[in-house]
Amino acid sequence: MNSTKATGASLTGFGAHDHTRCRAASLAAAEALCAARKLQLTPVRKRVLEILLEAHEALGAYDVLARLAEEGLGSKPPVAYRALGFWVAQGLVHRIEKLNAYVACAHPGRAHDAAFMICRDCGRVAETESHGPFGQSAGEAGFQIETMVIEAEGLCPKCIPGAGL
Amino acid sequence: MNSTKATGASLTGFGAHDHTRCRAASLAAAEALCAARKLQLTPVRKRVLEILLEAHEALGAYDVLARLAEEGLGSKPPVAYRALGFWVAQGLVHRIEKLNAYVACAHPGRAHDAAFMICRDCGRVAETESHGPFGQSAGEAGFQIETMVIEAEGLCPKCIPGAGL
DNA sequence: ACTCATGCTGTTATGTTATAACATATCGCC
DNA sequence: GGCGATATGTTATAACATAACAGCATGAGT
Repeated sequence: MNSTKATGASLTGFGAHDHTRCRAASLAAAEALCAARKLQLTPVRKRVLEILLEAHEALGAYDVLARLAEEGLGSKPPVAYRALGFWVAQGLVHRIEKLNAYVACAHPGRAHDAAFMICRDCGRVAETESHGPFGQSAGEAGFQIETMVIEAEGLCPKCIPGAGL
Repeated sequence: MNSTKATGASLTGFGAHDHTRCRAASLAAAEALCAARKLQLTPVRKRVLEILLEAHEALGAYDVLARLAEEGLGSKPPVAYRALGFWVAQGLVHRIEKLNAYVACAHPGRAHDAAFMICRDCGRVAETESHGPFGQSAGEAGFQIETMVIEAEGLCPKCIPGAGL
């Protein structure tokens, strides 16, 4: 992936929505969460979350790092990976395995397993909450699930040929 | 990941089973499939599938490549990636996104989306067929799914503390 | 104030995974 | 033989990720 090309990812579905509001809500959730868990909301961490919220799409770690570097907040891979890992651990950022990329969570504040729809044409990513029956069959097999990855790749409404594009 | 360390992955569940039989069945399925689709079952392709069947676990592309190299069948990454890509395209090998690894399909011959349970302790991987309701909600959102990734990470029966290990 | 432990950041170096691009070989077909 | 199609061989590099250690800030305990 060329790091000058971002991987697009509208959240909460492929429709339009109010970025300003969801960004503020996520930041507020992050602050509340850090206070509650006695975690440090450091400049690098805060800025990484903001970058993902502003981009409003899935970004690779090196994309995030490039933006940090522009602002003098760190230029070496571990800086970005550490901050991303912090948010992933807190559940406010999700990693998209198929894209090796990261997105701010669209449902901050609620514990959930996320599921993603990834458009192979425009690259945008939509998050939904997951309610799969998978846990049931895994439970029958005696497997104790800790985390789930659910990602669908295909065509989003705008990119289906003949759609109202 | 150190390429001398293989990622374990028993298929068709975490129980024991007859490797010899499932290996022969998979190879037969591969031959039938290639004949039906007029695809070439070349030495490299055949050997790559055999390597995955013999390993009977998830292997990284460079693990597969190392085994090919031992046998003089190719030593450069594209050789392994091309053969793996071929089988993934045919549905006889699945890629485990969380592990950046590849496993021979446990249900060759049937079209299916696979789901995996990955043990974070012993590294073994079990495949089940997927019947999620995810397609439904995606369909409601107007998203046309082409491929699904469903991976659960956690503890397999043998690795759950207090299990009959 | 001193010292220590902890947690975060800065940096070097390297490890791991993956692909673009082009050269060469093989095979069936006309 | 010449051609197109398919596959492999090879070089080089891109893209993603982490180990390991140094330095610094903060806060607790004395």
